[in-house]
Amino acid sequence: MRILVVDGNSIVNRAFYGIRPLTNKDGQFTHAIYGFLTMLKRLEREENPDAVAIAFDLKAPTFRHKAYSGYKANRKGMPQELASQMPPLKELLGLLGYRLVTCEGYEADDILGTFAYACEHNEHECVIATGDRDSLQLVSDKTAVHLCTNRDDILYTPELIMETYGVTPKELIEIKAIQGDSSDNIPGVAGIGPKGAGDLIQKYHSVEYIYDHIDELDIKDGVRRKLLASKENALLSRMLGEINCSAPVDTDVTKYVVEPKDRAACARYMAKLELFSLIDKFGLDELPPEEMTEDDSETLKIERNADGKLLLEKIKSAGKVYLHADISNNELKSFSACVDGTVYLCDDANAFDELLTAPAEKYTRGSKRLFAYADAHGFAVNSLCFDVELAAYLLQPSEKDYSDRNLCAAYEIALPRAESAEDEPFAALAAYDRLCDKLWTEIKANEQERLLTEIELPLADVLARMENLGFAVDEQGIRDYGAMLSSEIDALEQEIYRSAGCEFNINSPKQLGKVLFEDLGLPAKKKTKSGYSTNAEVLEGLRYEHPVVDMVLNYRTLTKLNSTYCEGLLKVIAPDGRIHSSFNQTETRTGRISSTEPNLQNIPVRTELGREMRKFFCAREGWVLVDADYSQIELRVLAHIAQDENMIQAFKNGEDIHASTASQVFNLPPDMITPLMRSRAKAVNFGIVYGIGAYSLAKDIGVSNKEAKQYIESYLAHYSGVDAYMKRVVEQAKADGYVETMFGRRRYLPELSSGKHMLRAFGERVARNMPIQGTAADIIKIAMIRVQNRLQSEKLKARLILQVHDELIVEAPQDESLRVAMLLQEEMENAVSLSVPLTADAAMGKTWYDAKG
DNA sequence: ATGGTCACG
DNA sequence: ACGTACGTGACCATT
Repeated sequence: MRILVVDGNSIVNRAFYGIRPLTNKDGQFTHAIYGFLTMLKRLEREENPDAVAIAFDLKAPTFRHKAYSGYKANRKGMPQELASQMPPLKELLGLLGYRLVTCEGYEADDILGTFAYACEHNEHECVIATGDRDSLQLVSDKTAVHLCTNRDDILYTPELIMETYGVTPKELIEIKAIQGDSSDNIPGVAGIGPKGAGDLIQKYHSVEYIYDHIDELDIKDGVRRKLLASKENALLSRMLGEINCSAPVDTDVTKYVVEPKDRAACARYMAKLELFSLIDKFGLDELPPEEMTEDDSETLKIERNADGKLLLEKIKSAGKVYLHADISNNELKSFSACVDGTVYLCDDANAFDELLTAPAEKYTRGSKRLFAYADAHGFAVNSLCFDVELAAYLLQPSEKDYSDRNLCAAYEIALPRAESAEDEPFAALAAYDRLCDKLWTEIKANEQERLLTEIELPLADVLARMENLGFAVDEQGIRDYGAMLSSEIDALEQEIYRSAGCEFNINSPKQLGKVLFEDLGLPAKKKTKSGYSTNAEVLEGLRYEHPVVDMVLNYRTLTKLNSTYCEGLLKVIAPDGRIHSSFNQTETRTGRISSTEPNLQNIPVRTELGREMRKFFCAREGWVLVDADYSQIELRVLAHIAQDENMIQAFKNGEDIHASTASQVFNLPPDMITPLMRSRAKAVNFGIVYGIGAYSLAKDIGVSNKEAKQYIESYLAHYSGVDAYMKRVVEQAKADGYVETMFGRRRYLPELSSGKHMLRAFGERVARNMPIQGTAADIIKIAMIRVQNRLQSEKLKARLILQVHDELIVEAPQDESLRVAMLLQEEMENAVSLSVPLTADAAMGKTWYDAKG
């Protein structure tokens, strides 16, 4: 038989430090659990064992502690964030049918050794999975060590050990005895490191032999002196470094065959931890539905082929309905409605339309699709009062999956038992009363009611209409532009091959890196995980080193424009000649919306060549585009939130904020500010909004670290309100576990309690940035709703077609254009009232290129 | 599926 | 000693 013996502590440590923190809604950290189980699954797949044993340390002091009091004194205790994951991990492993092995007085290492030793003598095969090289000494003909590293795993056999270290596995103990290991407090021989130790053992094979023959050995006097000086330590180290292979544990391999005990309980436990992807990974989602639910759960009451008219009456008299609609391409396939605890299935589109119009309160998910459907069919939805997806997003914006299944699991809503597999998809709707109630209770507790009902829900309608309408494009224009790019790209490609002296795939960072940094010998400055970095910043620095560099930069620019924008956009032009992007309302952690298929929020603008693209985004015949964008919305929000007197005054006076900042930072009168100073001050302003670090600021504007630091200090000294706010918001975030916007939009920051400095620092930057970016996002959402309402109430034909974070685009008939421009500016500026004026600048034109200021 | 790169605010 | 500003999405190469 083949047994996999897992070094539980080592693997869980790797998982903990290798994966960014995750928590469930209770604040329970789960990333180590997730990482451990994912690795375990992968190990099983790769090693295909017949049995699995998982070894853990016990907390109690070990035998070796007593033997040498300093041993492992360097090892800090587990951080709280990891320790708290151990009990649930062990519990879950137990539920999954794994046998855990611990042993009083012995460490996990010793247990691994004991299994390895037992397998030697029982003709079993043993694979040890660990992240720790200490165990390599256990490798033998019967025992392999599967070393889990951050990169690729390595399976060590005796041959590979010999190849890598030039010694036998057992001799690794001898090497370690000489070189020592500070993390294990194994002293070794002072002054001799891995290289020296390796050489000695390759030659003489053991510490004992070396000391027994120390005078006869052919070694340098210095080495001999060091060996003699540390003799005691070396002999002690030899003892400490050898893994004990006689722990009193049950090594009967047959008793470690994995037998899942209670699959439903496993799935429930994973759901409680909100580790839903594990349910799939462990194949627990194929459970028959009754296993997933409690035995005492109710039976799903369901009526198929319900009569539309009767159902409608029922809903009207109930005044309330839980609704799922299956809509694609703005056509109804069917809908299900839960009234008074019974789910009705119906495909009567007329009844559905009437239902959407009726005053009965509708609780649903995916409101945007409903609004889009109604818009496409020329009527308005009434009384759509709750959307579980939007509510769940407000409660947990970092979540990736707001499916009913996940939400019910996360909020501990038991689904009624479906009597047939066909009924199963409708069980969640029957539980919607409880789910909606739970979500609404939390929304209220968070004081997010208005955010949901006055912002997100009406916004879904606005977004739906924007999607339906789309953005007209000049298809032929894009084709011609693309053809022009293609021919330039072809020419450039040939030139690059000629200049580089070989043909290769320029799009492959790997191949490009080889050509630039190996074949041409250019100096490689930065590395990525998988090789040389070849990004624009690096290439910019090499422009004068070789003519090919500039060509590659050009090639990148042109191919980006051609593939992403020309080819990409041509693929998504609808038959109506317009591009219908999707606007996702539950994607970003800050409250912004995102745009996909295609992303219309990143159409080039910064370079002239790219900006040309915008000439192909146009208004229909006889109409124009009216474009308005907020001026410095994030800094204005910052001035308001921080209540910084200086900054508020600057905005009130209508000053050029970057110039004013320069004046403050450089302590000069405004008329002494040069463009360079202004641009540096601008970078500082950006940096402040992003959470700032001197290093990055220095890199961004090309000054020394020290100078950048001075800028920041000077900035915070002059804008003391901002300084105080930045300190306050991080404090508050640490106390609450989340930050929030002016309108109560939240983002949880489990990173703030991470033991890893990097992650904590990231959490702090996010704490400083999210309230600013998020409040700006809230504001423009409000503006969108107001614009939409105004356009409708004033019976204008003009319609919103796009939002780009601080910019709104309206398509308007020529004769409405002036009025619309005024209206747009007005609604954007008056969306909220801050301590500083909000200003928006409107412009118009036939194309997006012309309409943007 | 992941990482590198680059487009936007 | 390490890595380095916030938020996105698409494309390409590679695994």
